[in-house]
Amino acid sequence: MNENIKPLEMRDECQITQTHDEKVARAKSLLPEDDKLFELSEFFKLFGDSTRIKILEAINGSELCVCDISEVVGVSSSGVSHQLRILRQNRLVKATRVGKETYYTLDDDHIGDIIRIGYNHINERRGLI
Amino acid sequence: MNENIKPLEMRDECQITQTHDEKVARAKSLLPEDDKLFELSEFFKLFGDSTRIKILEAINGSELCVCDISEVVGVSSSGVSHQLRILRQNRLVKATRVGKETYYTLDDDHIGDIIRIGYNHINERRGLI
DNA sequence: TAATCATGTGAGCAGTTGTTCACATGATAA
DNA sequence: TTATCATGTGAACAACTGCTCACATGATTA
Repeated sequence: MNENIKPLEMRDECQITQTHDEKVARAKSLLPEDDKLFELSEFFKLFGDSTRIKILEAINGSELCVCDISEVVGVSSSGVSHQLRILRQNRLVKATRVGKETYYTLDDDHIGDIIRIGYNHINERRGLI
Repeated sequence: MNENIKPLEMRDECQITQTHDEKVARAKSLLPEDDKLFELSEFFKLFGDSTRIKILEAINGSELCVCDISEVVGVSSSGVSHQLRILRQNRLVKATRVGKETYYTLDDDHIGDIIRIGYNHINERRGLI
């Protein structure tokens, strides 16, 4: 796969004053910029809360208003509204206002795909254990 | 796509005492169990921290020891070790001890895939704005 | 043996996050 | 207009999280 990885026996020591310089330099050069990595972690963080995942699952396929979502996920309307604002600002959901109510759906199909990939992974992982 | 979604004009009101009962009931029945959703959010949470993402990117392809990773990501060896423990316990990375040092790599290819999908999404999203 | 070094770990702390409460806003109906 | 209702928002608080510090552990070398 990667010809730069030496066999374990050939490796030099990791002195504090003299780390594995070339490997570190190469890893550093391959690492994306900090703000890119930050943006990426912020994106995954959106899926890293069970209430938000519930909301996304709840509106995956069916279009629900805030108080419906509130009832489905078991969090106050206010709490749901706070989370929906976060999801809206990050374009994971989109809103349609109809009179007093606002209906929410997933913004695009990729969101459902990402959740599905996560499911596949934890299911495969369960199989391995 | 989904024939159960009525046109916006035909929707009934969302009274506090009388929510959109069938829609709510259907959404509830389609929702995975709570512990499943919790497990899924915990999985995504692992990618929801910029230090952990940096670590995963750093060892994606090259095998690095703790102090190397520490230098690449700019966090103390202790802090890196704490994060590596979390990643190890969740089988995102695997460790190989050689003498005093421990070399870390991604546990399997899916991990790199998931990060790549995240990248693709934020790049596409950027294109849309 | 003792000394050194890489890694692991518990404690403590600062910063963040998710929730509820109270109230504001905007829309419909009487 | 006023009343009611769904939603949105700021404040406050508790819980969580990631970091560093100090020290422990395990391995190598003198």
